[in-house]
Amino acid sequence: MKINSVLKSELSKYLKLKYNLDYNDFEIQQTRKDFEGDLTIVIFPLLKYIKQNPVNLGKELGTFILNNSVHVTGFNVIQGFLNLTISSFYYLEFLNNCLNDDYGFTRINKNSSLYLVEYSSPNTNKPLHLGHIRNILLGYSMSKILEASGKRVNKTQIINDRGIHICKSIVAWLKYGDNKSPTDSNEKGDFFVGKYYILFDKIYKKEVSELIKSGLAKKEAEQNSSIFLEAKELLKKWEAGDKEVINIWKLMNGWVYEGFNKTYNDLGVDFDSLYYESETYLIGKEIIKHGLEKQIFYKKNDGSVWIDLSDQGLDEKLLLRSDGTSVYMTQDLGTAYKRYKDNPEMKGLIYTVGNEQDYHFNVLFKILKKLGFKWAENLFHLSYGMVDLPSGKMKSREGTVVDADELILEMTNNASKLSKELGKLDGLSSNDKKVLNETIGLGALKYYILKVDPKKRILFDPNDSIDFNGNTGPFIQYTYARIQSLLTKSNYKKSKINNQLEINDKEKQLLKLLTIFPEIIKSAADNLNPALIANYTYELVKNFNSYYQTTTILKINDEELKGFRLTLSYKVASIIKSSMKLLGINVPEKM
RNA sequence: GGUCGCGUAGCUCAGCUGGAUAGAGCAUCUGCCUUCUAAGCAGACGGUCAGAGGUUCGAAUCCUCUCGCGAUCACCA
Repeated sequence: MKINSVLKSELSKYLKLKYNLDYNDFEIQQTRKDFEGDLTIVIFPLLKYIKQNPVNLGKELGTFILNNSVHVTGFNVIQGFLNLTISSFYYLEFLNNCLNDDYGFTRINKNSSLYLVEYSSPNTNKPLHLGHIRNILLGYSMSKILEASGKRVNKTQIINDRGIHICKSIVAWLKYGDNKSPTDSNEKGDFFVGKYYILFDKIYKKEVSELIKSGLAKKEAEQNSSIFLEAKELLKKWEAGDKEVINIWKLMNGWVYEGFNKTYNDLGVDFDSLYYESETYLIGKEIIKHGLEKQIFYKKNDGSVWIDLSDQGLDEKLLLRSDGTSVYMTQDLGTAYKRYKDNPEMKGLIYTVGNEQDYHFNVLFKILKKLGFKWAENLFHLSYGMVDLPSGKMKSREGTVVDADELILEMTNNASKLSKELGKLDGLSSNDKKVLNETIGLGALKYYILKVDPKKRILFDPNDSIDFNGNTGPFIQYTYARIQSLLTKSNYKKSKINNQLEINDKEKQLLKLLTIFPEIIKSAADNLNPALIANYTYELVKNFNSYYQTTTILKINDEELKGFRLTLSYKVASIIKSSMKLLGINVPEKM
């Protein structure tokens, strides 16, 4: 039984008896370090119901709880704060009970509610970049956190595989590609295709400026560039199902997917289901038809289809162009519907998409609700801030992006350089070194991104190589590795702890941190926020280091105390490992 | 202009549904390697929580306004 609920029910019984008051909404918090005690009950809110001096009331409740709860061994009252000292017994018991659990992880079964988590969702015309990394890490981490809080998860993405952008790459490749494949030029597929996208843009810009020189207005010039017309023609052919075009489209997308898979693999993430826009945009059109019939949507004279959301404080929104082709919203309606059809029991669908699309998702959810879909109540937008560079916003066409692959490599190199300088990996095989440097470099990157509140924007300076000290991934990994080494060297065996054991303040602080881990997971799941786990883990690790430094664990003669300390270390290690797993970060046994 | 988000130490960030004297890391400075891994530990320095009102016993946190930054309001995705 959790101490908080025990205290609450005891106190509430007392208030009923003494004051005939029904009250169970006690505020219980961790006592600040500078006061004596472990848990604090705030008395002030009670004063509304019981007219009394807060100090006296605190003393009264403190006396009662001291006499009636075996867990409470002392109390003091400062202003309106009742500080309770909790017996070591309670914490030791807790430690014993959770020794054999896979800590904090709820068991998932077929009946657990199903959540879909969408992330990554790239366009297929260029490699993944730093912005995708934040997206991917957030989405992947959220799916792990949801699983840990007892939900079944289906990791999914919508791949934007059709449209003018991919046609641009195709045109440039057809004209200048010499029929070469990525293998021929020894390039990664997504970079290979991205190269032609950039090439297209270069030629397009040149043509436009020439047309402007020849007297055309800017807009006109943009519409009449010959390479642009070729791309448009290609798109038409694609939509008409032209076999030759479809084949090239499949070929080039295939190259891109190969490249993406390598990046996903490097990042250690995966997916359970894939959706392609080329397959869902037609469903979207069906939904539009359906909405028109039900008069939820309306058609303008030019044939375009709209929805009026002004009753919701929003504007009219276009759903289908006048030429009958689909827009972004059309596709998203179709994709959402298909996902529901494939997973009718889903209790939640979480879209990991940047905050530039807040409005879009607001509209999307409202439309689906207007269409009367009950499941539309279960849609959430995990919105996150942009990753900006000191030079400003990343733009792939202008080459001002940080490529995901490049960044991963650079982080690994940083780790390698540093470990060499420190002589950390001396004596390991070169393969072990490689694996470790990847684990550490990637750990630094992942943690750096995930510890920041998702809704805040990140300013990423590539020149400032990411830190390995302080509140960082490597620091946490390092601590974990130290504990592992400690446990190995001391022949750790799970021991039953004697409840008479006296523990010190630092040990108690660690035990307290262990007890709140499940709450942290739940809170992170509810708030769609992995940063809660990251910062909690850092706090735990920092406390452990401080404890560890001042405790000569192996020199303790008292076998019981030694056993307890090893057990404590073991539990801290297991929570670090669990937390890092939730963040998608590996922890090495040695470092 | 309307809407949404953000603004906390020189820098990067915590601070959950309001609670006590606002916390970490980096940077700067001072100690600590014969113990188990110093990628560490202990300590010093550093704050008008953007600003002004309001609600409250109590506000970095909630409300209103102002300022600054960003996003968005397209027959782009």
